[in-house]
Amino acid sequence: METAIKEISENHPCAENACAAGVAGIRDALYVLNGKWKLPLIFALTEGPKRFKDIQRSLGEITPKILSKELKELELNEFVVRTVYSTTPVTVIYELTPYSKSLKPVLNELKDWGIQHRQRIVASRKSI
Amino acid sequence: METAIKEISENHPCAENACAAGVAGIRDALYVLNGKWKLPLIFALTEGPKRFKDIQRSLGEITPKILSKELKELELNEFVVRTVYSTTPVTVIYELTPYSKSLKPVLNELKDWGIQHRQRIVASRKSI
DNA sequence: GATACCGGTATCCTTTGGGATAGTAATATC
DNA sequence: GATATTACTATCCCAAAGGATACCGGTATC
Repeated sequence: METAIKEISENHPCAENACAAGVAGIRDALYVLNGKWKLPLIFALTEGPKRFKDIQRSLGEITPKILSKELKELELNEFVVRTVYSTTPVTVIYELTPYSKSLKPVLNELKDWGIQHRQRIVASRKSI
Repeated sequence: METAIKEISENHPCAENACAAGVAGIRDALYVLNGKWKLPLIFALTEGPKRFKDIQRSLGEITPKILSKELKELELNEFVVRTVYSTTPVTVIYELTPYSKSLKPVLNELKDWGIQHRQRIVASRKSI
């Protein structure tokens, strides 16, 4: 039994090399995409530019303070561009940069997983 | 100019329907995968079962308290199974459930994006 | 006898994330 | 004249996330 455990804990291919790079990659990604709102927000903009209030409605219950903060951070990291049109009243459009479109595969996988996960949860509730 | 803006903010295909489902999916996913450590942790286990200390080393600077908490949450959500072997000293193995392997596409996309993102940041630093 | 490893706990603390509520100027609408 | 809308900001507040440090029993190692 002891040898079996030793093999498990010593022979996995991830010991020092490839796994570390992968973990680092994921942590780098999360560093700019962390929190409750950034990924949903970017996703909401994938289908086109939107105004502040439109984004707020898309996301449901986000308060303006939080939305404002998130948008500023996304602007800093070059995921979003803010454009002001001097209409009356003023119109502000937020849209994704070309760079943030590189997130599309991530967002799609995450979205699909989330939808399937919710279905699984609902199904397991029913069966109880 | 006003009409152009109106078109932008009213004609995007995401107004009330498909976009909302996507946002909800992403939020459902983040609900169980939130925080700094869960995704890196799951990724670290994708290449095989590991012991507590091995995971700690894989993740770098995580403190035992945090790691313990994260593992418990992942166990509750059925991403991870904990097995104790009564060797001396005791051996504890953590491994992914079959379900959590459904996260593989998400993790791979996120990892690739993170690696590419770091390269982009490094490159832009150099060019300044 | 001192030190180190394992798998954690216990305690304390700081930071942040995020929410509630209210308010702003300028205009449009009823 | 009252109310609504847009795009926010200001203030206050709370809970959770996460980190630092120390410690535990048991064993092995030097």
